[in-house]
Amino acid sequence: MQQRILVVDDDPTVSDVVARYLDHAGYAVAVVADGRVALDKAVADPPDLVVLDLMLPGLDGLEVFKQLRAQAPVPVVMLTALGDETDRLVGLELGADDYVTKPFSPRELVLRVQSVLRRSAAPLTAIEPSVLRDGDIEVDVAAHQASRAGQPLGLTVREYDLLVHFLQHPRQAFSREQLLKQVWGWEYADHSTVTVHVRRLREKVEVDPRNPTRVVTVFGVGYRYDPQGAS
Amino acid sequence: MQQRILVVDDDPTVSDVVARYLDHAGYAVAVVADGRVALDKAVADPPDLVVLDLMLPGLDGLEVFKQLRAQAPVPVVMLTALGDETDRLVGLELGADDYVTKPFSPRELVLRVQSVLRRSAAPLTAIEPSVLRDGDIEVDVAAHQASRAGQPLGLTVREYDLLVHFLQHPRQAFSREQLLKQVWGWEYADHSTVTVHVRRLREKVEVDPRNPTRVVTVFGVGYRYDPQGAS
DNA sequence: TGGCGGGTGACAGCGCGGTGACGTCGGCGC
DNA sequence: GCGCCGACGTCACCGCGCTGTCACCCGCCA
Repeated sequence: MQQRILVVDDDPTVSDVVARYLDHAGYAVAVVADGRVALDKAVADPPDLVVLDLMLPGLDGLEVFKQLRAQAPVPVVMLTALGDETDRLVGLELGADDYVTKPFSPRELVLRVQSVLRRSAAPLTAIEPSVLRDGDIEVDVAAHQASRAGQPLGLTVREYDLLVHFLQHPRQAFSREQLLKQVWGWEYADHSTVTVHVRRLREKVEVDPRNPTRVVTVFGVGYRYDPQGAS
Repeated sequence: MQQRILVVDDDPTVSDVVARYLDHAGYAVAVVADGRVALDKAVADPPDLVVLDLMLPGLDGLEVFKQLRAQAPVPVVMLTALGDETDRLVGLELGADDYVTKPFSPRELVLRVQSVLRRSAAPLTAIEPSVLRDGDIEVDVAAHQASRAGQPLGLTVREYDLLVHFLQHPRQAFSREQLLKQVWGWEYADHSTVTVHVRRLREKVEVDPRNPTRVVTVFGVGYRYDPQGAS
């Protein structure tokens, strides 16, 4: 689907070039010379992005920007004069997504517009399918953090590794030897090490640590993870 | 390292002045009067930037530009006659990085050259947005400045690089090795280097440096940036 | 009820990260 | 050229949390 861009600039020699480049880049472009008209238009039918020249006749560009943001969370790329540091800073402070200083190359403007749109399209999760989940428990592998109902459980490294191993092999019973080998990477060691760490993991993961429902004991064998969620 | 600029202009009174100013600005300057020679030279040994007069005898300036771009992705600043709108637009259309209209002040040309080189020096800024934001913290990549609530934090180069890397990869845990490789560009080095710089960054970025909420420690692993802003 | 395997609480060692400080280097002004 | 100063990398030290181990207790199963 074609994305729509509103260009607000009173100088035709600028807006013409900008419009042509953005059009050539595959966007649907509308050009407005007046701040008030821009506001009406943007509120009535919000575009995907606004390119806003801060040097406007009549209504101040910053004022337009403020009112624009007050009405709709549309991304804004500002056009500012080279030396006008204060305008730029105020604009950034108010939450502009990017700016281009005049004189600018139209190519650069297009690149900035593209990158802002790309970024606002994917707000948070950039490239993270790396989340293990069971019920209200989540493990973000990239962040190396486990949480329940959004609240971080303060897991240590060993506890974290254990939990990840369990989540990756649900409903499978492991002996202590297997866990030592697969989680610790050890060949031979005291079995109680596993016991204790399982206990500590339960303290943080189980609703009632005395009656575990997730990390359950298989008597005479070892441990098994029973998923709770309807995953 | 000195950057090299190729000036293509057939008018000695222009090219002399341009060459002198660019030389004075610290660039290694070569001057060529003929379009074909310029092409050969640029292809054989690509400079860091080309200043190209569109008014050339023999081979048309735009033609030179097209062939230049076809052979190498070298940045180009165009010199155009004042009234010649079409040439300028076509040049921009083809992807010139900036232009200066004659008559021009040599100082302005130098500024344009510098800004274009600065832009192309950091390829990331061309793609990534020039403004990174998290809560009240803003990083203006183009200006190479980080600030909180409009107040510049006096970050050093390393601290700045670290912060930018964190902002570009939020909620992702990095080991010290990874940070050394990705921020410092080193293969092997003392881990404490990272530790100390993280501390110094915290001193300037965190509200309470003793209890970091942004740059958090992942015990036994490394560090992670947790965004604060509800933006 | 006895035996055994697992759970529990506690503890000491230590590895990890935080902290303050120092030497060096490069830039800048004098 | 000299001296000052800030940035940077390194180091020693310290405190703390993680960890492995053990003794003891509990509960499950014959």
